[in-house]
Amino acid sequence: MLITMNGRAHQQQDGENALDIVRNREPELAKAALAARLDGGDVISLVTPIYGDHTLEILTFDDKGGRDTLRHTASHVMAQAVQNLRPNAKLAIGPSVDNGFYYDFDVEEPFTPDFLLEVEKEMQKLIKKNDRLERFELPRHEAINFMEEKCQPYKVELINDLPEDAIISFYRQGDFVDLCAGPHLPSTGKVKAFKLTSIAGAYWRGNEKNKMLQRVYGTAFFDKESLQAYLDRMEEAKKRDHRKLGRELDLFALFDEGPGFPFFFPKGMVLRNELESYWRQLHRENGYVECRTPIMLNQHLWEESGHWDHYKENIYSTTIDEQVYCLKPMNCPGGILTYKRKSWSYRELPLRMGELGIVHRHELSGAMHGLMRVRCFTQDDAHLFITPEMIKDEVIGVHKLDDLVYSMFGFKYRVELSTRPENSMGTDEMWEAATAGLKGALDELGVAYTINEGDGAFYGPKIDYHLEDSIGRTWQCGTIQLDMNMPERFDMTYVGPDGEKHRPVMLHRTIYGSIERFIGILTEHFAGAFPLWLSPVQAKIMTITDRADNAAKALEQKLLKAGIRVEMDLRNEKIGFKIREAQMEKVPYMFVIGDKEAESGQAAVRSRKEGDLGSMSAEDILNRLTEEISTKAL
RNA sequence: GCCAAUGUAGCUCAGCUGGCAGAGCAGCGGUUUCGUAAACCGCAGGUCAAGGGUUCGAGUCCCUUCAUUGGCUCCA
Repeated sequence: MLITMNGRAHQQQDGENALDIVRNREPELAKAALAARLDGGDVISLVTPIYGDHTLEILTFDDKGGRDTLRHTASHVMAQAVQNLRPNAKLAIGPSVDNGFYYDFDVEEPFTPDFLLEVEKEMQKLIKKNDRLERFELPRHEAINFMEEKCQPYKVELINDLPEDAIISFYRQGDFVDLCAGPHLPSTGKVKAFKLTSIAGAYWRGNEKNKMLQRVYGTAFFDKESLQAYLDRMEEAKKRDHRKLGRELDLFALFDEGPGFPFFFPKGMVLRNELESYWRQLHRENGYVECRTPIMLNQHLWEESGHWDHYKENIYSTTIDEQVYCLKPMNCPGGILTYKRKSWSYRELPLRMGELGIVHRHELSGAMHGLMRVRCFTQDDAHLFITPEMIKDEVIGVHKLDDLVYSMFGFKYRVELSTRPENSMGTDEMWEAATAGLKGALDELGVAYTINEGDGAFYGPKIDYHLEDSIGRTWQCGTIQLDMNMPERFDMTYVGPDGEKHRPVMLHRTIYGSIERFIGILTEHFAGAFPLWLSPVQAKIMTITDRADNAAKALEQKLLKAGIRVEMDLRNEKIGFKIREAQMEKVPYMFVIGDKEAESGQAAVRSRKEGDLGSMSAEDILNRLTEEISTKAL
């Protein structure tokens, strides 16, 4: 028997009963559960009879396991509701996910938004009935017969794919039964607050060759307040959406004329240029050089690199002078040609060569999303040409750069290690050595990471950095890819101390990932209120009457000379109106000049972060701003 | 690419079962010289995404295409 407590599974030992397990393995939980049950508090406990024995599932409300269980139960309630309304709906799967749950259905007629409202009403009824969720198990053939009787072909397929020794369990609530490993809440009435959020198409088992099913997404919480808090957070996230802010702040936009090809307006270009110059400075300080390779190169090169075989469907190409030319989808072949222009000594390695490279990839039309997923973007790429002995140190060096940059922007990030994919090239030995190299570096750094089996690039394993945005979505930004294949393919060499030619190893890496995407993430992260060093307009000088115009112009000149991005608002408008506009533009500093300030040669300073700072002289203002810019303060 | 929804002025949106294309903000022209989130008056602004069809008549109904949004798949 398996007992799940607080998301941890415990296997029953001989002579142990369920209560012993709770008491022995999770004494704190047992105590808490008992105490909470006695006063009717925040514990759900469930004891369900199966074949004379018991399974016991204890989960606390504030625990992830508890929320997952609640949401999973909510998905069962939803499935029951859908079946009541559409008896012919075939059930696929309905798990809990990060912020809620979903259930996939195979139905003749696609769902409509109105139907969602009906389902919600039906769910309310089922929750009111407060049916118990009862678990039972069946031997494999009986389970299959049972699901066949119920006309549930997807469930039959699932059972058939379960391992030989798997326990096949079902959960019943009222007249609804579903194949399910559990655990669940004891009864439907425990689902106190839920909302169905959207309808989507989804392939059966996530494979685009399979039938497309109807997926209904929802979320559930233990109380109405938490649900409302979640909905409010989603609302806030919408306000921060970089596509909305990009237009409102006049930074960037996409037009129908260029799907996936973003335009950057003058203010958006400030962001780009600041990010790029910081990048260049950082790389100069860390022993990198920079190169630039053409965005278009002939097909032959892409055949040689393997991209033609492995990435053809994403490559834009055109025929000129009876030759096929490709817009580069990646920078590496250009970098490799740059390396191969001469012979290299081991003394010159590591060669760390950066490139802000523009790449084009023909992404599926449905995959595009603002700046986060585009068809043309700039990778802050670098190729490190190194000896095998340098792998660990160089990976560590790159990681430190990543950590420095992400921390500077105040990002949390997660690290993933992706291993050899199916459609890959190179020998087993190469892949093993490469994967071990990356692992060794991560382990030495003591960085926590998860392994993503089979998700590497076709030429090598990789480490990915996932940053978290305002809605809690994660975006892959930095990547470190270890490549022993390209050096082989392109017969790259360096001359070792023995005077012989040796094969270098390549590290492909990015930090921002894509400048475009990074700007999108920053926009949402800061809700458009960028730190001073990045702000397109760093300060705004505004006058109360035109008697202050000359004083304003004098201040403007001083700030401009110091390289501050300053704008003036001399319009014949009330000061309240000017401030309102500057506020909405999220300008970090406002300098108000009226008769008083014009007389004393000062300006009333208002900071976005700190509010009113009183009157300051031009010198004080300049010192404050240049200090804040140079430290890149958040 | 697939499933669904959406597309009306620069932006946000109204326009009901088919019957003269509308509002607020932004813009422009005036008046107002004002002390920390919206002064007042006026003017202009549209091939209703594009193309086709039904109809006496289409922003509205139907079809096709394009784009966008939410997902699936893929990925920086």
